[in-house]
Amino acid sequence: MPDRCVSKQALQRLPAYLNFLRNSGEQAGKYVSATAIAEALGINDVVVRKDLASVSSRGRPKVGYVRLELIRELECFLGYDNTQDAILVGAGKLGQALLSYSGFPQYGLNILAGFDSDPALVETEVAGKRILPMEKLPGLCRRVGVHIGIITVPGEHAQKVCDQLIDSGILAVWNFANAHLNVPEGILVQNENMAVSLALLSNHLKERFSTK
Amino acid sequence: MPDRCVSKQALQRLPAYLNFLRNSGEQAGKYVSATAIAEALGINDVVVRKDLASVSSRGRPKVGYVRLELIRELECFLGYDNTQDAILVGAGKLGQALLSYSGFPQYGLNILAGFDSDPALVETEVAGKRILPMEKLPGLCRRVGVHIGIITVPGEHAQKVCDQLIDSGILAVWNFANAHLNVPEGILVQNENMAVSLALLSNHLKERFSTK
DNA sequence: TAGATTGTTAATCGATTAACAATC
DNA sequence: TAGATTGTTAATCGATTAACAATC
Repeated sequence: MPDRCVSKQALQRLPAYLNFLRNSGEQAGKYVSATAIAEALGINDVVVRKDLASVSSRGRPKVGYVRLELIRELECFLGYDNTQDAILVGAGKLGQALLSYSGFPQYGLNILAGFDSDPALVETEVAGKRILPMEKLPGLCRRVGVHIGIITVPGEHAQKVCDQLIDSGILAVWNFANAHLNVPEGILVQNENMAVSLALLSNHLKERFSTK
Repeated sequence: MPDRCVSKQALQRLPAYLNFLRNSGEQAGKYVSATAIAEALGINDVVVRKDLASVSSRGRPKVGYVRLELIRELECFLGYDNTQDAILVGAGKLGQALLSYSGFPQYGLNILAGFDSDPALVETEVAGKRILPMEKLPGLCRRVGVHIGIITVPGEHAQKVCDQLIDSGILAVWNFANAHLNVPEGILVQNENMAVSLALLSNHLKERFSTK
């Protein structure tokens, strides 16, 4: 039985493997080796082998892994096969973009509805999904058993919204707001932090220009 | 003189410090200590102290750092004070959301224009920014000296767009597409990868339910 | 058998944590 | 002086890399 506990770094690489395997569909054969994945993604092959060992039951020496089987195992391990319902708070531009994104089911995420405090947005639809008033948040979450909340409100409202989500039974928060969120033990905050990305980009350019 | 070279992990924490300092404006005093930052963000205080030591010239024992000075130093170190021009390719929902986001100047990013291959979008405006046809990409980038390219096209077109960007002189790519990008030596790809975030969220929920 | 690939064990590397000295 | 905070040096921890044995 594969190891259930992988390092956070490994967990971040697994989606890239899956993505590669999904996209290499047509021209690929029945089998795929860790070496091939490593080469395609520009990663050390031992890393890939070690990561796959904790996800897949068995790779066969000389042959590699059965491609479709490995895809299944990765999907299962990453939870993409077991779709989770989510709700989104903040139906502004970014919120609407996420509500409209059709790729989430592929990653096991289904956004049920959006919420917003702006009366002008309430009861409109975005990509077939209703925008509801904040008052209906706790009721819906509890009734349907939603555990994932997506925050796309301005930074200054993020903590307040986060508290409401947790009161409504949310266990994992996907935070697009540029704010640090304080949460009780056992609640996960996953920050999609653009400021961090920009810092890394900026740093690269700085180094690039200072050395050349 | 502060150390120019910090670990990637440290670089990812610095924006959070800056954000905290910027937002704690009103009620805060003139000075701020590493301990206070650590407590507010739920990080080990020695980590914060070490990070700040490589960014700031001097903290004073017993007193801490001059808040405004530290903000300046962080902004400078992260390159947020030196605004970089960028262009965006793919003016769909997500692209439009990014074009409309007014917070980027705060992080030293200025999106000049969007590009799209869809004639229906070309020559429209989003948040006061023109959407231009792909043919104009190399000319604009070279003329203005743009070094940052943002990719918000569907995954299957990402590599092609990435190649075009690099041909146009782009040195750093901010990739929102769900695709692995192959780039030559010296070009940075910063992935804003939703699949990774979703994997971490899903993994948290799985662990949470398997242990309780 | 020979060769390619997996998977494991040991060695290296880097980051975090702990302990402590320096300083206002 | 006493206490709080900085900043540095050493110890621990974890992840990556390297070497090698196992296997089809």
